[in-house]
Amino acid sequence: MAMRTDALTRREQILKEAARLFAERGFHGVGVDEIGAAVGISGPGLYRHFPGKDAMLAELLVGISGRLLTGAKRRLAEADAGAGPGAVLDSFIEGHIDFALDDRPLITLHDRELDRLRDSDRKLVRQLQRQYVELWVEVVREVHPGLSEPAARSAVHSVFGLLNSTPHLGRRGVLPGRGATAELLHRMARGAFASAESPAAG
Amino acid sequence: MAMRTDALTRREQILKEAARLFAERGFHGVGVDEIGAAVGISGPGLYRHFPGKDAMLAELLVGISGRLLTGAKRRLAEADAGAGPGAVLDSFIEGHIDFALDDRPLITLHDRELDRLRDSDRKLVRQLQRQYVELWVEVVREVHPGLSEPAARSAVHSVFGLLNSTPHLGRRGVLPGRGATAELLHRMARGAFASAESPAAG
DNA sequence: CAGCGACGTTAGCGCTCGTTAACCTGAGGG
DNA sequence: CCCTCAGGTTAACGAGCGCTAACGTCGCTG
Repeated sequence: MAMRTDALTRREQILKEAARLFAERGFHGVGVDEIGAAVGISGPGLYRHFPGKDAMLAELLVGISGRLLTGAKRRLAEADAGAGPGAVLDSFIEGHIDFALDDRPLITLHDRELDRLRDSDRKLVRQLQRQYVELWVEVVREVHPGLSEPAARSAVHSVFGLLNSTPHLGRRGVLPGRGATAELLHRMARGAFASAESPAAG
Repeated sequence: MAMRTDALTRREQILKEAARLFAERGFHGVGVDEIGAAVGISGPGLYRHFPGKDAMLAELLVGISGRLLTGAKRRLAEADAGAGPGAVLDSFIEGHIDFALDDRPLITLHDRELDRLRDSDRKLVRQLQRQYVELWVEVVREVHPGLSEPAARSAVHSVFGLLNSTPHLGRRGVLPGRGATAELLHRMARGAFASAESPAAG
């Protein structure tokens, strides 16, 4: 029960490395021996911490979806008092960008390996994702009342695609600094929503 | 050498089904027996048409990248005569959307299974992709001179993420018709580029 | 110090997978 | 009429996989 804040537990180490490896080579492309080697133990030692390889992926994906949803709920509650819907949307975008930039492997897994889960886990993840999307759709429609509900939903998914594109950027450190990238993505997301509403602008 | 235009050759059947299966369950998640079953033959019969499972993926990915690049070159040449850069960019966007909407499995594979290729094939695909991106970057910078070269490159990748989000939309036929979806995506892409250039607008 | 539980290890099982080998069949051509 | 060859078939092999079994080794605690 002591010591935290500096070192990761074994479980956390394993999850982190598993996320990286799954993102790099796909769930089926990584063996348990590799995951073990990545944390300094070898192979079956993982089974002291997880009931199986599937469980690692499940915990990762549920954790991702949960954190996204929880963060959005918090941001909504925080800004609900005084700020307008535009500020809430900005906060949502900022949170999603932070996640995409700081946890690239997880973002990659998020929409790539969902189908490898057991039915129950997959349903849970889908449900969390749906709630997350729903929060976005509501806020987007407040900011852009001209958008129909299906159009807003499509727009939200598309903006997720835009924001989640960060893994494709930094093969080598080509991107011009984290802050600038975040700002660029934020502007593009707002512009995409605005142009979704009306064919005008330019 | 006779009959075409109505039926696909065996090879084409195999590639089509393999693309679908790879997109659904990942390269490592699909067995050769399944691919064979999908075209009515079983398992090792595939080896009369391809030297191995890897070769199918390679041909798919090289084909995708090549078609995207060829299409962009053609559109650039066609519009080069009279039209301005804005029209070329619209043409690029339209072509990419057509591809994303009509060949969803291929778009999914395009940025998901690249790492499963042999080094030589992967280099070829990367080279084709790079040329495609380069065409976009040039045109985008003509339309939006305020964008630096790295910013334009990031913006292009992000817009690809936006346009390639279509596989996430139509789990069930939720999207409101192909034409409307294409228009929505087109507007959002243009708006994203515009907002990438300047923090203004709204 | 005995006992125990947390956390590793190695050996190996059973299964799946990609691939090869050997064989079969039907259509086309000299 | 036979030969060839494209395009299949089934059987089987070898490798790699996830996972289990059996065992070892610490550090803590009564």
